[in-house]
Amino acid sequence: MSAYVNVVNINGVGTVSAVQGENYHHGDLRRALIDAALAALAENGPGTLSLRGLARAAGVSATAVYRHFANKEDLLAAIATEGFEGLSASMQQRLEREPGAGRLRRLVILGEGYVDYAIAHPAHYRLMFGPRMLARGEYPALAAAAAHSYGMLEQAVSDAITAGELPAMPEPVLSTLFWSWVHGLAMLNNDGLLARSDLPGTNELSHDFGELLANALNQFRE
Amino acid sequence: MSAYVNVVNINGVGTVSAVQGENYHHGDLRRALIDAALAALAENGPGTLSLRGLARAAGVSATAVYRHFANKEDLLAAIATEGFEGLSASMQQRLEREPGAGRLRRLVILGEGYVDYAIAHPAHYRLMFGPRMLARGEYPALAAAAAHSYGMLEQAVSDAITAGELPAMPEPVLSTLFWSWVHGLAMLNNDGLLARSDLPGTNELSHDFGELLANALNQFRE
DNA sequence: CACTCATGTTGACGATGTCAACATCCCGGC
DNA sequence: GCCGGGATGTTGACATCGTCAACATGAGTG
Repeated sequence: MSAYVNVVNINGVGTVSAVQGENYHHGDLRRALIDAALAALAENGPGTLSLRGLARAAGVSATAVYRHFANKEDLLAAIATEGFEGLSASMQQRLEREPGAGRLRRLVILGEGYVDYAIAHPAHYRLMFGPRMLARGEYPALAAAAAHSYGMLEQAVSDAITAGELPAMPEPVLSTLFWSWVHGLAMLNNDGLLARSDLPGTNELSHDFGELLANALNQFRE
Repeated sequence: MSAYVNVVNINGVGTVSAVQGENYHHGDLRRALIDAALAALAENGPGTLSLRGLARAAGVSATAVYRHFANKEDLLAAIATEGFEGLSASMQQRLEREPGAGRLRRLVILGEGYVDYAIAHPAHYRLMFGPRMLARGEYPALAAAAAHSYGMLEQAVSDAITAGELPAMPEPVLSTLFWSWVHGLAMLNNDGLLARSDLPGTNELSHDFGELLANALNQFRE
């Protein structure tokens, strides 16, 4: 439903003045609402995020929201979608910082990029794996974004298996193992459960775990 | 919509009669509210669980809840506490089914018991790791119950390290690695992300992963 | 220039978490 | 045995929330 064209708006506000209708009534409410939501998520956890509050932040009446989103869950889905895009970007970015990496090493790097994103945007990440946010086919864009993130992992695992750097097990199984680990680490961190004096920072844990796991599996392979 | 059969209230009401003053007006409202909440969690996810709804289910007025819980979060904390107790019990039970298990094997069994519980009580489990349910020192009973569950893991890891069946790494690090994996697997399953035709059931995954991980780490050890 | 459709507003409804004031009734001390 | 106090439960109210229906406005097209 609806086009969902407007993706961006980096506009320098005044600078682009007369260009493409920038002022209907509000400008770009949809974007403003999502931004307000992201800001709110960054400060407080989710749960403390109300449609009316977002409308207020955008300087607009409560029901204006419904011109852009069917309901609250719809808004949340849009935000979660952006979250997965950010997650993919974080992994990609990390990969590009180390171009010559081997198959297995690339997998580890992906894991680090994954955890990086999750701990940099805790509330956002939590929302992405919220109530039943995914799995629900209700939001194709969400599903696609999530599938893309996961696909990066799968690809890396698959490559590593082919290269003989992982045990010859079914790719989905190894991917799930890997995902579980990285997801669990991110969640525990964001729940504050890893803030212990006898533990290194989560970034470092992510690195160490990756190495350990990869090496262990690699060794175990034959 | 409003069936809410009001599940239980085990006590034979009359039978325990004179025992510790347990009957003022309702009998044991606190217990009844928690039971109602558990029933509601089992059916619908959390989020759809209102104090007023619980009061209704218990056949009591909305504000009666506040005679037993300071607020909603307080109730949720009590429920989460019971969750951790159930989690510990599930792990313990599983251990006792295989008394002669070696150190490393015991760790794997713990993991299976953990995942068992999590997938048997999805909404409850999610609540246990909710907003900031733990980590908050606000609820000592919760913290204690959670610490006990985690302590079981730590003990098993520690034993396995001592027995030379795990790499000689700091126990907290290995425990966290293990916990991350098992927690992540549980979460992904409960989010419906593991319901794929190319994956075995989560129970089986849990078993396979445990074996794989344990063996890989064991092999890697020297 | 008029029409139309997207956008935004007002007002309302039912539900929720929570508070303050009031009612009830079990229990231990006289 | 009575009685007063404190634990328990109730009524009524408030602010907030998600959402709906009816209405207003204004941008861009014919």
